[in-house]
Amino acid sequence: MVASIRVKRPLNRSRLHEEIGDILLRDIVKGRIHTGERLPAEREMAHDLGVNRATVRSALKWLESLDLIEIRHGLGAVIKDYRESGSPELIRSLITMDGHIDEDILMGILEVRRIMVPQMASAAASLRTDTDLKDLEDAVFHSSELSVMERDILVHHIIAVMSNNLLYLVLLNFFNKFMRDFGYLYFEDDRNILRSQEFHQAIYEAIKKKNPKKAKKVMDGVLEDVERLIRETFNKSQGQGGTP
Amino acid sequence: MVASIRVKRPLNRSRLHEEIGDILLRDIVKGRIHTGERLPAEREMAHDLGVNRATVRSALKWLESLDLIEIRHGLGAVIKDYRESGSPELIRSLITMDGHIDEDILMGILEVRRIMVPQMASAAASLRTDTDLKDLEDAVFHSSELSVMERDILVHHIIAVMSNNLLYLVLLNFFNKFMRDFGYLYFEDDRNILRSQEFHQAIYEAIKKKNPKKAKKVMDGVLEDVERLIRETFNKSQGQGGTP
DNA sequence: TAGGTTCGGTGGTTGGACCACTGAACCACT
DNA sequence: AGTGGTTCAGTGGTCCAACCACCGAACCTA
Repeated sequence: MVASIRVKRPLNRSRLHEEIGDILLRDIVKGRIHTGERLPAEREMAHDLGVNRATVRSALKWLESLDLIEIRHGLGAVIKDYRESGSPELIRSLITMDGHIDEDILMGILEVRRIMVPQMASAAASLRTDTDLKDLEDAVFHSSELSVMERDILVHHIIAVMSNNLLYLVLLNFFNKFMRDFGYLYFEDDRNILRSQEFHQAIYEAIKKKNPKKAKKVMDGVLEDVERLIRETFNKSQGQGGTP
Repeated sequence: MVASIRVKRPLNRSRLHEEIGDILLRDIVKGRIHTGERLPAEREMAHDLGVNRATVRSALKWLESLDLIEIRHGLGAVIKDYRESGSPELIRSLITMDGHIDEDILMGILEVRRIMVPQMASAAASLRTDTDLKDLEDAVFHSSELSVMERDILVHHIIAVMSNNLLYLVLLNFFNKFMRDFGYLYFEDDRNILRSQEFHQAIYEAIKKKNPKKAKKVMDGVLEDVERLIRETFNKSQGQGGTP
């Protein structure tokens, strides 16, 4: 029995500033407020929304961190075009904005991951030290206390460290957030848990042998697998309960 | 007339919460505060630093947006390991943290860009519409009011839109921030301005012909060029005034 | 006309207060 | 001893009211 693709809603009650931030984010992304326009003054918004100015400021700060608005002392907050300046983190808000997982965005993420992570593994195989390798060995063979997903995240993390490239590391952190949000789509199938363990051992061998081409190939193979299986999951759920 | 009791500190150009945020960021990244430790309470920090609690909160919110700390109601703010959770945006703070451009980080960025952007161009060449192409044509041939660097950013932006992948778009935005910060390293040489214009026309032709392989090759070529030239720039400056 | 000044509106900061949440210590009951 | 509920001190979240710092435009003044 396959349930429809659902969004796991954390039961945390939203903070007030988060609710307001979400409202404003929607208004901006949906185009209800246009690029270049100015937001009302903080005092005005606070009054209209019936909340304190500090709460509004908190929400605005969040939007600013997503590069959706620019706050300037003495001037106000102006809307920026999220397509031209939106930050990677913005995608995390967009992917479930309409109450379900946006398939286009998720597949787009997997597409970029498919390009980037094998290259990272290749660099890791070239640059890894013996200390790095020991860490990877522990993660692959002696981390039974971890769930398979957490072990997978750890393995990737160690590979990112091996690559000696800080950008790979933070981009992987970015991907891992999605993994924790939507990884159940993959790991709820026991066969994939087995696949994952086989992959860990294969990538370990390739990196141990300092074989970049092999490491890249192994990584690419598993990501191709994931991409295909996630796509199938979507197709299945569409066939069952999709809307016309 | 009685002056206010408050003792004013010397005023700095940057915002107070930004200064405090920078201090805390340094303490975290440099390991002066260890992962897992708790930050002092907001009230305590505000008292110790001689600022208002709202100012401290603003700084903490920023650190939270970089995923350096986790703020929890009733508990406090705990330090996270930035290597395990730090966001891409964090790199922008790290790259110039020690008063100069960190060459390793910059080269790491160029390395990832070299992988990702040609693939983006390939997808763009496959998926572009005629409307997209018109936009690109305008950017390449009829945007004399823009600086070469801004035109280059615009060209890349249009290609990202063509790729129909939101993640490419926001990652490109991320790269563009560095371009605006450090692009002068490339564009201050007039020969590179010429190179850039030739590149724009070449990528336009490849995309017009819907030739993914060609688009990828053209993009890879120019990025290889940039990587090499930036590396030379660093080597030169090292040979001239570097420390032994 | 050019340059300085004033002024209203905006975000930034302040101080103080209360509400909501957390974990631990405590207590009563089994 | 173990279980479950209560209290309590400490923390972040929100509120209020006021003032400071900054910006652009409108207004002088030479």
